[in-house]
Amino acid sequence: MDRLQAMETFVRVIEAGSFRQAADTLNVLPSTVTRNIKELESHLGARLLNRTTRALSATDAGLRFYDSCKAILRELEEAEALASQRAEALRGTIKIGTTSSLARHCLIPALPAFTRRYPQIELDLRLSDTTVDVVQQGLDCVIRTGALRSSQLVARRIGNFHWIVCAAPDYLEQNGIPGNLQALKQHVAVGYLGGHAGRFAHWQFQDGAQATAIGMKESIRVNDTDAYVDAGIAGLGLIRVASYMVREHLTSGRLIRVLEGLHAEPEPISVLYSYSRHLSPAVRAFVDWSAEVVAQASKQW
Amino acid sequence: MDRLQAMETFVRVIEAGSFRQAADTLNVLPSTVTRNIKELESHLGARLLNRTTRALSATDAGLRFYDSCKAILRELEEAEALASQRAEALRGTIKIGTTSSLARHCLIPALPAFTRRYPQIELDLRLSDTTVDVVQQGLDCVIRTGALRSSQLVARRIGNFHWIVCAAPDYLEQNGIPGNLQALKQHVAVGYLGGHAGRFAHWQFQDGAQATAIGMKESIRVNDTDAYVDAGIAGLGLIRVASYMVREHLTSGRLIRVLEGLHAEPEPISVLYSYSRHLSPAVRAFVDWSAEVVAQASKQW
DNA sequence: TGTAATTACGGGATACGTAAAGATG
DNA sequence: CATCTTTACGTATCCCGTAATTACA
Repeated sequence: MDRLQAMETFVRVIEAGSFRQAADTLNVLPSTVTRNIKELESHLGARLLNRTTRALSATDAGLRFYDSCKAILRELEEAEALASQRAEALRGTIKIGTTSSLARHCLIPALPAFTRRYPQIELDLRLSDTTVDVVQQGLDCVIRTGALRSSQLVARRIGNFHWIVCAAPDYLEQNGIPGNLQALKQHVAVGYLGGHAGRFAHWQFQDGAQATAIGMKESIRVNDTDAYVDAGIAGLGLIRVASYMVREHLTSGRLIRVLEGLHAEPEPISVLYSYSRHLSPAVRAFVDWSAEVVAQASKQW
Repeated sequence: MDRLQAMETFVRVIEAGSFRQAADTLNVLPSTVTRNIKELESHLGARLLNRTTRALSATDAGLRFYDSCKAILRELEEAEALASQRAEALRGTIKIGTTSSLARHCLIPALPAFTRRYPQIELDLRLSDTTVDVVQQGLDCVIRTGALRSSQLVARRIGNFHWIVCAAPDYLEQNGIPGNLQALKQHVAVGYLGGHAGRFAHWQFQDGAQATAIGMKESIRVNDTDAYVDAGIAGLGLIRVASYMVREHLTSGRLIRVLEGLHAEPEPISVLYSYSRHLSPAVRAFVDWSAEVVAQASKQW
């Protein structure tokens, strides 16, 4: 017996309200419908439909099973769509948590490709720099930078970035170019306060096992990462930022990287999602896609 | 073609690591496995397994589809279990939010019957009187008393209770039995502070369209519903409580109901669960069961 | 060369359609 | 009695198992 087909006909019967109409929409004969439902009922050992020749109603078990069938058939369709790359069959809304800088510099520029490929999937970006969001808030997945401490979540590393120090040409002209870590003490930095990383009063550098922390003098402090970069461009001091945030400014010459010799450890960019809950095909598609995008972008940094 | 069977064999192949072993555990011949996988692949239009006679590995699409298959097959099994009343096949953990008074006086006494019927389902009771919990906190369902304002949730009324006024025999002996609402002003009440219902400084009575609010003098105030009842039993004043909280005290005579003539509007007891997310069979089973229990208990009030 | 996967083929179970009977308002 | 569901039955299809073939280490 083909249980899937039986489930499909059962769903159609519930929705059509009669065996005949269900048979019509399925292009089979009523006798087939009868047999399918009967097989299903005997397989389950429970009556699903109370039926006379005139009236049809679902039993309690039938209603329950109808809900399940709908869900399962839909999931099956999406699973097949995902496996067979029939992108247009994937649908639903995905809630994504990430930082605004990552979203603005990395995700959003690539999103048109995603929406083109998956036109039925709606994205709901929840940006927040302040706290490390837990997935529990109804988010389907979270994209985060830096080390992770979370449990209960699956973390998949999808890319890397570096911390780099840079400044505006004007600033470097007036204050000189720092050649090593010690030289930093003669310089002034833009201060960053708040956000998920706390304040950056001390710049930490890691080179292999060698860790150094340098307390920087701060010209001004801001609590917004974009304003932080702007302050650097304005020549207010050195800034230490994630590589993906200033790529275009480095190429355009508005910012110049210093201390390039220091080979910093790459920091991870990860996507996190709930471990226990099964990933819906749409979310899976997004996770895979974002991994592709970020990994691709990582190479340019 | 029986896609379900194909999915099952596919899952077994992935888990067994070879066609032969999968065929053995499924009690079919390798040729059947080959045919099933081939049909699945041609149906999906995508290769699921990279295979030579010696090595077997899943493709990207195969891995994705494997995850989906596992989930779907499991859901199907649970759906069939739920529909066919094969209670023992339902499993999982259900997080339930409710008030401690409802849990203690209504749910918990009946829970042994639930765990006996569904031995594989684990319950995780999250009691809180303080705030109206939103389901978003990882709860599967919430059982609440009183009027509801929520959207985004399905609310199913599963029972009723009444607000009743009562007091200890000692108290009534000393202070008399109030015969009508006005007489309440000569009495003193136990005060309740905090909890999701705010404070009860004013007792509200509703009789048809006629609403009356009476400001009660308070002997003491407590912020715990059980202590509130205890205070009433101790003779500290009148108490106004949900009917289900004092049933045993009324029958044992520790408390005596007054103003019985006032026919109060029944207040709803409801179970809420997320609308969008599909109810898992285990949660569905609990919701149905709790509705039964509460409806049953409601009759005695 | 031996083991595992694939293909070819024949018999048998299974499911469908036809058609007639049964039920119900 | 008209319409919808159910049952009976013959046939066609599909699927499984046997056995031969191919691929691979």
